[in-house]
Amino acid sequence: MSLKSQPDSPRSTRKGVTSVDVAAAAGVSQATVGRVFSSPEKVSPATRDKVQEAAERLGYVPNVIARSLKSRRTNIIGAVVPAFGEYWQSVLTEFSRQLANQDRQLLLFSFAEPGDVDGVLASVAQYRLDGLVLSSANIGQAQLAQMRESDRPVVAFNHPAAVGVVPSVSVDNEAGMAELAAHLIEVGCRDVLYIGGASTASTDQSRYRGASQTLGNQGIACTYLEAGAFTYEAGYKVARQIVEHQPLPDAVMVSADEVAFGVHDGLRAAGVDVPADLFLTGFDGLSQSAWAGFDLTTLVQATDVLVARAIEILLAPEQPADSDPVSVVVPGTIRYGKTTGSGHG
Amino acid sequence: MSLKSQPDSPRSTRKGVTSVDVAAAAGVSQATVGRVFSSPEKVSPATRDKVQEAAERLGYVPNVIARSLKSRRTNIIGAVVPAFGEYWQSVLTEFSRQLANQDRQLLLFSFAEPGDVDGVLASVAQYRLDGLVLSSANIGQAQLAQMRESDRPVVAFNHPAAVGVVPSVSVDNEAGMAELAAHLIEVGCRDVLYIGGASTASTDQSRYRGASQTLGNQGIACTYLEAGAFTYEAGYKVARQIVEHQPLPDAVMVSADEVAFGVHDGLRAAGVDVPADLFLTGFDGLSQSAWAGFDLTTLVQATDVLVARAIEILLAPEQPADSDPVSVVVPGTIRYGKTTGSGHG
DNA sequence: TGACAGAATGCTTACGTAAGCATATATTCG
DNA sequence: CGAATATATGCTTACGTAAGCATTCTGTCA
Repeated sequence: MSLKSQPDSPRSTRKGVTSVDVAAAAGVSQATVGRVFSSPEKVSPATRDKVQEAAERLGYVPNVIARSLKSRRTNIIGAVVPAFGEYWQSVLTEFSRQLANQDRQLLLFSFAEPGDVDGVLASVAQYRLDGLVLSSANIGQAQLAQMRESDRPVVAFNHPAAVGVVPSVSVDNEAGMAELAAHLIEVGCRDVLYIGGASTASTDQSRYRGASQTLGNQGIACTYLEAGAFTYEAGYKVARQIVEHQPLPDAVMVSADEVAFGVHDGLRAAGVDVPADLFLTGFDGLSQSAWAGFDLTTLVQATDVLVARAIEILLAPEQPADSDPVSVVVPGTIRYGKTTGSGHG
Repeated sequence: MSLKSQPDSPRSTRKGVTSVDVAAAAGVSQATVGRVFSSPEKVSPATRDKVQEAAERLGYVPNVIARSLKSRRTNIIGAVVPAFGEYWQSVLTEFSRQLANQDRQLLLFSFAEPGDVDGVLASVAQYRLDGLVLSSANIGQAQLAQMRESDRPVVAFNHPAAVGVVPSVSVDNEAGMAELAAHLIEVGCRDVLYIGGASTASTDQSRYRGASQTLGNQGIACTYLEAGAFTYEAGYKVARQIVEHQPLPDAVMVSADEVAFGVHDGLRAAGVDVPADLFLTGFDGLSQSAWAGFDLTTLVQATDVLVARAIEILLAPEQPADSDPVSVVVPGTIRYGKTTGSGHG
């Protein structure tokens, strides 16, 4: 019942408790302590208990930094992604979730301006990561090639321009948008307007190609209009131009859900009703697309599958350096919403 | 003009180029190379150039792992956050952005189930991070106290229960919700229903307190109804219960925007119009709250300020261990939307 | 010109762990 | 019961860098 009753309390993460301290306390060598934590089967149950008890009492926590230096593995995967955008946020969350299941962590490298990419990549190189996820169409060919030169696993995520340069995983942008176009044709659209986010983005290009080819095969033109950014605001603004485009098209296809949300609301603000006056489709399958206020017809990316494939590639045993980089394409699935006339069910 | 013309190309991140290799190539000692990269002013311009040239030629990149081991600083901040939720995604993005501006990175520890927290915290301890952000109401008092014991800077983010236990930064939940309640009173509401996300969350409690006290002072009751989760779906479902609550209240206050979106859409699906039939308020100020489809009256958190304060606390020189942990409270600002009758401007 | 301050650089060690090899103890079989 | 085998543990070193101290070099002034 004394006042200060915890002389060396078993709290965790004590000052600088090392495996050497634990070894001394347990009366074994540092090597044995190390073994208890990395390959326990190599040590007898008796000593194992002894060491674990001492470790717990001292509050020993293995130092991952030192371990990484020695073992040359960090158990950390880096991700280079744009700082903004609902889509990237959802992808990141999924990566973090799945990596955590494999006792790995995600180190985030985000950038706000496309020009920052170089700086970010330089900073990335300093960390000896077990793998690197490159997203964002703002990473150029040269930069990708340079990453490929590095000796650690890299995977490009939803970055069509990276195919053939580095291993990549992507939804089937072209086929997905083609399917949406086919659906529009099926429901009777003959005059379609396409809203892109930024024409420089390789995803944007693939998606537009899918739409224009499918529509073109039926003799339907598909004008491309650029919103300027992959944001709600850009979509909202561009809606005004759509309205000026008289007569109104039968349908508007948008490169990305987030932009489509803006288009949807912008059209409504301008007195154009979806789906009564025209149909609307998106792409990505963000959770908000299913919200009752939108109920948007869109192509749902199987984010969990995409992420799982990407992680597989990163963690798989190294491939022969001169073989062509793998390229995994995952099909998406259409969600039919009321923006193309489907009853929302 | 030979075919293989790049015997040792200046590509970056070559195999295992170390400062020792650079030293040999430049004809200096390893220490000098180290100085060139950490305290360049201590080395003469001539050698500096020589070393930098050699480093570039060999593709030398300093090894942060080794540096961290020696210097005991990682330049990495950890964040323990729930895997889901628009709010947390936006907070994370902001942290990553601001940290990047200070040449620091964000290591993400997300968890899907509240029960995973213990495992995550154990995993966190292994990394000798420069600081740690603890979010989520799922981190209990005991766990917070334990973190406080560790010798590295910790800050609780929007976690009222943490105040006094660890340094914390938070929006003024109580005052914010009180302001919203005052606004409702002002516009004539006399019968208010409160929708919480999860009554166990300390943010939920603070916010409800703000609402019920302010309303109670005017003799207005404020029934608490629990949605069960901080999600759109939970809000959508609970809307049905609101409708059964005849006569309809004048207004519904919701603990969080994301839930409020669901309530909004759920009410509409049930034939109840906002704001014609009842008013609706949210909390957080998510970007979607400003979307035309919602135009939700809500309390906007100054996320950038909150994050900046949190980073300041983490990076500030250590405080005396026995002093009371600081607690920064940042006021929010109301955004008046059409869900409480304000013209959307 | 010799001595001395100051700058520039080199040498050595330590950060905490894991892997390789050497050694000590337990187990098995002829 | 002794040798061979297996099991358990200890000893030593290396991962790549930064900091402390020792050393060399440059220039300045008496």
